[in-house]
Amino acid sequence: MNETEAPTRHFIQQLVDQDIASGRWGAPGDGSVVRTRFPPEPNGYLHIGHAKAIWLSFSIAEEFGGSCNLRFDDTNPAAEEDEFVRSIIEDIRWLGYRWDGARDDDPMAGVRFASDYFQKMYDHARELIGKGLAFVDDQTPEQIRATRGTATEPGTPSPFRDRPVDENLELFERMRLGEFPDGSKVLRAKIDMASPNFNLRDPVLYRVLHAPHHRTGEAWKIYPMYDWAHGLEDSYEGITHSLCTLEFENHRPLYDWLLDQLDGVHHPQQTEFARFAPTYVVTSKRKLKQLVDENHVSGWDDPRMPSISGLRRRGYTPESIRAMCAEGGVTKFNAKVDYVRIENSVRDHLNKTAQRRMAVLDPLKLTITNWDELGEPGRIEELDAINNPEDEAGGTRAVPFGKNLVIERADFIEQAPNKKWFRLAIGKEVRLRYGYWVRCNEVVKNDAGEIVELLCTYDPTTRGGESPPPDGEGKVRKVKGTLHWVCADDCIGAEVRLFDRLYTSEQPGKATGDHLGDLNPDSLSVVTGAMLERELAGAAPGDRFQFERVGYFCVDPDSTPERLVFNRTVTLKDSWARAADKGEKR
RNA sequence: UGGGGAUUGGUGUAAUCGGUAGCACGAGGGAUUCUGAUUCCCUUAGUCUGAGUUCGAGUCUCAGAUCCCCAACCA
Repeated sequence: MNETEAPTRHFIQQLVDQDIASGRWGAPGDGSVVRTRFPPEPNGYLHIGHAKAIWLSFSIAEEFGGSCNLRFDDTNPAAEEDEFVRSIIEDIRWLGYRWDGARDDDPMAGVRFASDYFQKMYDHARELIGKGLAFVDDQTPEQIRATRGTATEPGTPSPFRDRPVDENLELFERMRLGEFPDGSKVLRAKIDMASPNFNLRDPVLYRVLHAPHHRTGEAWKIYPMYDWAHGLEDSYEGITHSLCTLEFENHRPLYDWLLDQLDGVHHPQQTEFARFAPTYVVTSKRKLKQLVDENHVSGWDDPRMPSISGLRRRGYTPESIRAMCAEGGVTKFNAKVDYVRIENSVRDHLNKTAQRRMAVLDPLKLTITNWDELGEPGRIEELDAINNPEDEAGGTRAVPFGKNLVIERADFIEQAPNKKWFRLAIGKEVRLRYGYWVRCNEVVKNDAGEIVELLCTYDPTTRGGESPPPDGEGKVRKVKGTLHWVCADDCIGAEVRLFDRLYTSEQPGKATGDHLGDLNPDSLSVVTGAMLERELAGAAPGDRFQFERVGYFCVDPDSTPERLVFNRTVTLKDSWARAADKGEKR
């Protein structure tokens, strides 16, 4: 393999390539026949683990010029709700995907539901019964479980296995009409009680369930099981490539068997791929729900949640999530994804797109003592700042500069520990970004001995942050450090929410069995006294910025025009902090 | 201890006919820089194990190890 060759294609692309070339689904070479689907169950919110499945099915369809359906697999009314339907639709659209039939004026346009096919599925079940391949079983759930056998022993056939076809048909109809209580009867396929694959040991196809359904209401008293429903849904929709995660591998023989028994039905190809497991995150619906229900987070869209809505609120971009999915590759290996990778993907995108602003999260007063001597006393100057050095079209803005400023408390130390300290200290000079160079001469402390104010002088020849003119010997003075700052007399206040990872361990609960035990008690800290440059005043929820030298931030929906609230999406990389950490250990 | 899947640097992924183990992220170092950011350069480290076939094995054969999934009327 050398560099001039095309990038390699993952195994699913290769499989579709072959199908298109051979004309398996249509005329050879016609990629438009490719039809995929994303089939969520509406029983929870989408999370980052789903993003890969969404990305895969939509991108395969897009690449070949085919289409991808959004279909809700709503076959279990006990768990499913419309709220989840709405949120899933919103999340997929936000990620930037449009399913077959989608329209921008109606979020429900083109959306499909398994429940739309209940009648067809019922009719096909009758066909199966008619062929002697399914029967009504009167056994209790316990009896069915007890007779399924073990890994090494075959199961024993149900005493009702050889019920006559007519009787099966009649009982199935009566099940449908609600004549039997929950759990009293099921429809089972008649396959092989000795199969080493449990899924083939006369699997249950329908159960009696007297529960109202979010779409069909009271119409049905029986509901199809996943294995019966899913293949039919794929078949009815003309799906060619049914992509799912690895845990369904054992189900493929049943998927194929069921479709093979029916006359004249389309038979899609199921192919399994590995999901990915980000570190420091849980992606089980049960655990995520627990976090919400037990108030460990503020809700499904808490910015610390790995839900799509949480990531959105945190400030992640759809582009960065898609890029991360693509970079991970598609394999059958259950891989973990280092959380720094997720952070890097959003840094990458935001670095190119986010406008820069200055914000001081932990303000320390900095007073310029020679300000009034060297010009109009109390004046505020307007200085130009570049909005985005990565994007010339971003333009510039004016930032006010005056006698009374604030800088980040962490950017000052009385005595510089060594020559690697680029920031401010007594006797040292730094550049205030886009402002002036200042030298600290003195600190003011309160009774408790805490530093409350820095007394500095500025060099008027460094306006805009430029280097001063050379001295008499032609030498130019230099500074190592550039600090962000805000003009205390012309700024706005804000609340800033800083997030750290929700868990302290890579695989929460792995060691203890309880993910809650690994919760990070410091995953949220709220800064109420941040001071921001006034340009941020009009920021609206969802707006993203880089606060220079601090990180990327996104306006939270809790924000009001009077009181801005920012979420920290991710910090900037900080090699100084890392070096300092190492220094401490020495 | 039945069946199904998997295993390549720290992490992820490529090598498609048996022919130089490549790329990305991370980590370490350096250059540039009005963000200790970005960008750029260099370095680092790998074929699960053991046999076998072969001039030659990540790739083929055999044996073994480890990990994941499966005995819901969930999906």
